[in-house]
Amino acid sequence: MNSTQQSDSVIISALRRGGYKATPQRIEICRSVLGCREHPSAQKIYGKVKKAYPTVSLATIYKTLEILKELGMLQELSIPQGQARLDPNMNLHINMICLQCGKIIDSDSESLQEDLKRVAAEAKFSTALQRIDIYGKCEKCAVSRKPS
Amino acid sequence: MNSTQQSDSVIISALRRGGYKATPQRIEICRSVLGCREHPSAQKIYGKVKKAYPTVSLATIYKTLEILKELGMLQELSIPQGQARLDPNMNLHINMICLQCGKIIDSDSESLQEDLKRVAAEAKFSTALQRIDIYGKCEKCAVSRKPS
DNA sequence: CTTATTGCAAACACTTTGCACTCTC
DNA sequence: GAGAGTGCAAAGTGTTTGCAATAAG
Repeated sequence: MNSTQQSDSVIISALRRGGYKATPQRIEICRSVLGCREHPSAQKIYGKVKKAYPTVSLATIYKTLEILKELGMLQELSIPQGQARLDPNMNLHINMICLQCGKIIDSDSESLQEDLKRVAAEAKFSTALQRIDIYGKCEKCAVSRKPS
Repeated sequence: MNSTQQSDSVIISALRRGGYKATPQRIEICRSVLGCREHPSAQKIYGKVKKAYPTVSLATIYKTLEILKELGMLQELSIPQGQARLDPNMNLHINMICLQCGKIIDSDSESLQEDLKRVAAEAKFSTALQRIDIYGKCEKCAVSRKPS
């Protein structure tokens, strides 16, 4: 059993557990987005899935992503004037989002998370606390002048 | 001189310094959004400004908000499946965004900010670092069940 | 008086929905 | 075979743009 087969069976049982049918398109969409560290957009996933299923539609992508969000396997990051980006990391973590090029870097700093939880608790804010987004510029964009 | 007149003159000179004309609509838009702690949407501002200028258009609102962003007087928060929200607080601070009702709470925790800067620096991420968004649920929404 | 700005309407980009055909279970 | 899922196209949002009439400096 290789790792692809293993994750496929995980995907299939997760879908069925949620009462959804495990169609080939859905499995391929899950493969493309779960375990993907690049925070892809729906369009990006569409492009990837089309290689295996050339007739797949964007509507199917969006519907499947909705299911994955409902199943708690995915969250959605929103970026000013851009397309939503998808993040399969459901543990509390930090996304550093470059406002210039859209690159997203993950971090898992323990002390930062403790501190955040404390601040959130002070504001009686929390419960489903899962994500922190920091906006700024990545290394490359900080060096370069405004985009030409 | 009352505080409204004072802030009006600040607005007018800021616009002119940027090379923009200080039209009544723009001044009213600035009044509505600068110094507003509620993180309003463009639509909300439109509603407020229409009381004073009933013929104002949403296009004028968006164009003016664009100018204010360019002048560094405003930043834009983006929320999953919602309208962008505007934040006149340009100091590094933390926005706690409720994913259920859209409420946004500000925080200025010093230690958290220090910690965040350190983590960002480790990832060579920073420069224009101005904002941190934390997603979760506010006090009210954490108590209530899913929206009916 | 010159030039930027307004406000209308049309265009846009991304996402969601309706529906007949198809496929999973 | 029953019912959910697909993919098409059309509808929805929120935001942006083009342009003639208007107003600021």
